[in-house]
Amino acid sequence: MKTSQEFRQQKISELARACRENGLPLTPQRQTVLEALAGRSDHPSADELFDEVKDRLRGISRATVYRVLETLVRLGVARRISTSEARARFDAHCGRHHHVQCARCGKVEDLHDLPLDDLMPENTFQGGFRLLDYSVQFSGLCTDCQDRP
Amino acid sequence: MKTSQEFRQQKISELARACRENGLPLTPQRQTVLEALAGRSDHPSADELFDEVKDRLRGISRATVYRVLETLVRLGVARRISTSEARARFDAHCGRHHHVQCARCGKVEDLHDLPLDDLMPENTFQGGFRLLDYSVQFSGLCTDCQDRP
DNA sequence: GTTAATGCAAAGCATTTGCACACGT
DNA sequence: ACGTGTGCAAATGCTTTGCATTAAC
Repeated sequence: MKTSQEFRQQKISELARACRENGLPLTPQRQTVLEALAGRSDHPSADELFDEVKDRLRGISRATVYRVLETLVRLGVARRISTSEARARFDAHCGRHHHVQCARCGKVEDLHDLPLDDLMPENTFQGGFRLLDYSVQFSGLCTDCQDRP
Repeated sequence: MKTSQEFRQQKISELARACRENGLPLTPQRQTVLEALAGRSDHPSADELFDEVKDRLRGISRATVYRVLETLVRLGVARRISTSEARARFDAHCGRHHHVQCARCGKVEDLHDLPLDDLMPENTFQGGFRLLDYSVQFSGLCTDCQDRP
């Protein structure tokens, strides 16, 4: 298991390389947002990240966080995850992995150790789409919500 | 394969039963929204449904469509699907099935005929969650978007 | 008659955009 | 210097809420 510290440093390296290769400036805003995202495992929304980052980087604006996240996704160093909520959530883990979302409170967590990493069909053309990747979304009840009816 | 007509009628029956069992009134708004949802396969958002329904039911308000959708989900006759967009989309098909979302334009379609319906793990307790159901989300490129780089 | 749903309008979040200025390369 | 990013504030989009009225059972 990779420590959070190592993971954050790895992501910053990825970002530096991606910026260099695409001729984009490596700004402190981009670094800080990615570092904050890499440091959490709860798949935060843009606003939640802004709340965390605004203390570390005086004067950063909400709009910048939104723009930076879009850029990070485009550069392939972060991803936008699917949830059933009406807002975007982000994840610095770009490899294939799976999620559970609590049907009651909406909390999202990663799921490991399930044999779900070999589901890509032979024929990647299905229903007109060219399939590129996938993720399994479980719904369930989290510890807190299991007790309440 | 079930015709769209049959499917819509089946959903209306489900709704009638669910309302009766829960002591809720069966309103024309609920019927019309569910019927509209059942008639499409593109997983519309609340606003898209409102656009369709406002012609059929004079005077229905946007807020009602939002409230009705919430009720339909709670009654188990519709579901909110997961996408990477910042708005909710809905589906009248409540059985287990899977989706592809175009990574470029966001279009969502159902995926059939893939052997993905037996992925529920033996142990339904994972990472503190009690797993209830799942759906596989593929990302890919739709026909239209495959051509453009 | 009772209880809950609807319509309207306003409020509340989430996200995007235009523009002047500042910054990374 | 150049091109892009950022901050600010306003605009836009999506969703929820309060309240008086209407409708379903």
